[in-house]
Amino acid sequence: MLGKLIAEKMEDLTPGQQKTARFLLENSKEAAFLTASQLGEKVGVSESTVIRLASALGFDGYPALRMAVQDLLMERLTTLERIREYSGKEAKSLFHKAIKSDIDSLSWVQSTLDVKTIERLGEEIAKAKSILVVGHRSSRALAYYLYHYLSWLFANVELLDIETGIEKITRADEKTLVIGISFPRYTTWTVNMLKYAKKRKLKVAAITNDYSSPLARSSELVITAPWNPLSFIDSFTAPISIINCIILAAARTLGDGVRDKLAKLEEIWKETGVYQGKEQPGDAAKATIDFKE
Amino acid sequence: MLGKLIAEKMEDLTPGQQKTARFLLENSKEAAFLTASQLGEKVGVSESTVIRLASALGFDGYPALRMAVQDLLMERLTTLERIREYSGKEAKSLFHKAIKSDIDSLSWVQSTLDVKTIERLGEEIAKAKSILVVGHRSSRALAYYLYHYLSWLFANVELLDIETGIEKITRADEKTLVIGISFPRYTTWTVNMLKYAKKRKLKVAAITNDYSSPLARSSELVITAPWNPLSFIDSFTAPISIINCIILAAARTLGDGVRDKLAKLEEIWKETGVYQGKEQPGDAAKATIDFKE
DNA sequence: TCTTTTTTGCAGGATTTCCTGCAAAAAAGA
DNA sequence: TCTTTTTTGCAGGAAATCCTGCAAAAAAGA
Repeated sequence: MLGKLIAEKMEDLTPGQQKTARFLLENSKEAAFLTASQLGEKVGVSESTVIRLASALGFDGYPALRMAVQDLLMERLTTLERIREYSGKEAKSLFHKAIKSDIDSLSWVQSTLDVKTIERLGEEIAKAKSILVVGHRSSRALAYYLYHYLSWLFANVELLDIETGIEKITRADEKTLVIGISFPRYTTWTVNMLKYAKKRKLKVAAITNDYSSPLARSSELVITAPWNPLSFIDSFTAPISIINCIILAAARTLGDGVRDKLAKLEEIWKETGVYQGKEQPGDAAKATIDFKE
Repeated sequence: MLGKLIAEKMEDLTPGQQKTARFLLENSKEAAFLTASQLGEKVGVSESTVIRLASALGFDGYPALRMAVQDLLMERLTTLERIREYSGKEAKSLFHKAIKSDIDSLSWVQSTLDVKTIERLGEEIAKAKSILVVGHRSSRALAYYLYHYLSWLFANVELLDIETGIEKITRADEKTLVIGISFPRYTTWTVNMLKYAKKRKLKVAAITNDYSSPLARSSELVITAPWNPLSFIDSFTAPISIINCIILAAARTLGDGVRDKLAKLEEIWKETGVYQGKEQPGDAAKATIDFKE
């Protein structure tokens, strides 16, 4: 390990070298990428001093030293990532591990959420004349979820199915927004639907695991959700959480309209008896009170 | 952000450039330190292609591109470190609040999970001759999710729908397990289906928010999931996480049989081309290696 | 099948980065 | 204070890394 090596030889180093060595340890995140002269400038010594530090520490040259710093950094990164994955050491059962991994995914979402793109998607949803949601196999659960809540707020929301998907895209109005959802191993159908939608010049958005996903290629708006398969299951907690955000974003563009729409829906539900009796009055509409941040 | 930039320009890139770009995104940890020729060798293209990718992406040269990759890496590192520090500080935006609330729900699940009942349900699933999953409206997303993964492992899994639900329960075999999913405000249909199933002496299990739920009255096995409505949305992250556990529990009863079943499925997927090409071989089956705790 | 266009790798020149001899500056010792 | 030793930066050559014209190979189109 580099730290130990430096500590050992520290006293044999010249003042300038010591200063440089300390910088390496304290700012390895930055130093790992610098050239000898850049590092020298940062520390306030000459390029030569930096290079001499490398050989004083026993390295074959400055590039070798820098590589050691890079290893240090990589190790730190993988450790952190491993902690993230397996921090369920104290977790007792397989189940607890599974849940822990979901929590970690959400923490990751929490600190990397692309608020702007979600807000833009919200606006596009509100602007669109009609919305087609595309998702197949396991992702169909997500697609259905999105579809269901968007239907509360907007007319002309459809969940595409295999039988009629192509036709619906073919006939789609220009101001149609297509939202595709798929995660590795991406379903061919979803990929093709989005490709086709793009060809037809519809607005296309994708909810997927990465910008390198095949969905991203056909999509104007890409929203990523960490994809953490759990044994053979794609755990969809993080995507669900993100889809919640998308629905909220879309709802927010409606302003007070949301409350009215929900109130109207509720009335209908009451009349038709979809839900079990003794409804807390105004439940759905009331819940929106805290809705504007 | 580099990912977005690459996603945008992906289709204008040449095949070799695309391959390189994907490598950058997927292996940024490694790529950040490589020179153009090293990277080219890794990816299997020439140094020139790598350098041309840099200018195709709009960078001033390969060093500039590499610096962007380095930034990406640094950001990831600080994010990971931030997550570690993160202990529930006040969330900034509405979205962050929403996610925070999901995290809290999962933490709650983590500490109150009824492992025994989930394991019992897993056994019942494995024992059952056929399985009917019941869920309507928003809960239908959950029902579909459960149905989908159970279908991978068991024959005779069905997702009930309004049109044919009653008939299917009427004709159901004695050893049928009915799993109902509903949350406040409970859908009348689901409640009725379970009531009817109980009358017909089928085994009934419920996934719902509380033991006092109307579903619980008809069910032998009750699994609760915290239900945290978010504005007007029922956030289903916690239920999804619990359903994952149920699927795992059911899969575990199969022992090594799981791997065989998944391998067989995968073969079929390959033949029929459901998923996009270049499948990592044995992906689904391989994932089960770490599956027994 | 043949032509045109695109993509790719190679060669070698341009640029950056690294290394080392040397002398000046600084520090230590007498 | 003067000498000796150590440290430092500079200069310029060595090595690496990067960039670009060109021709071959591959792909697309006719």
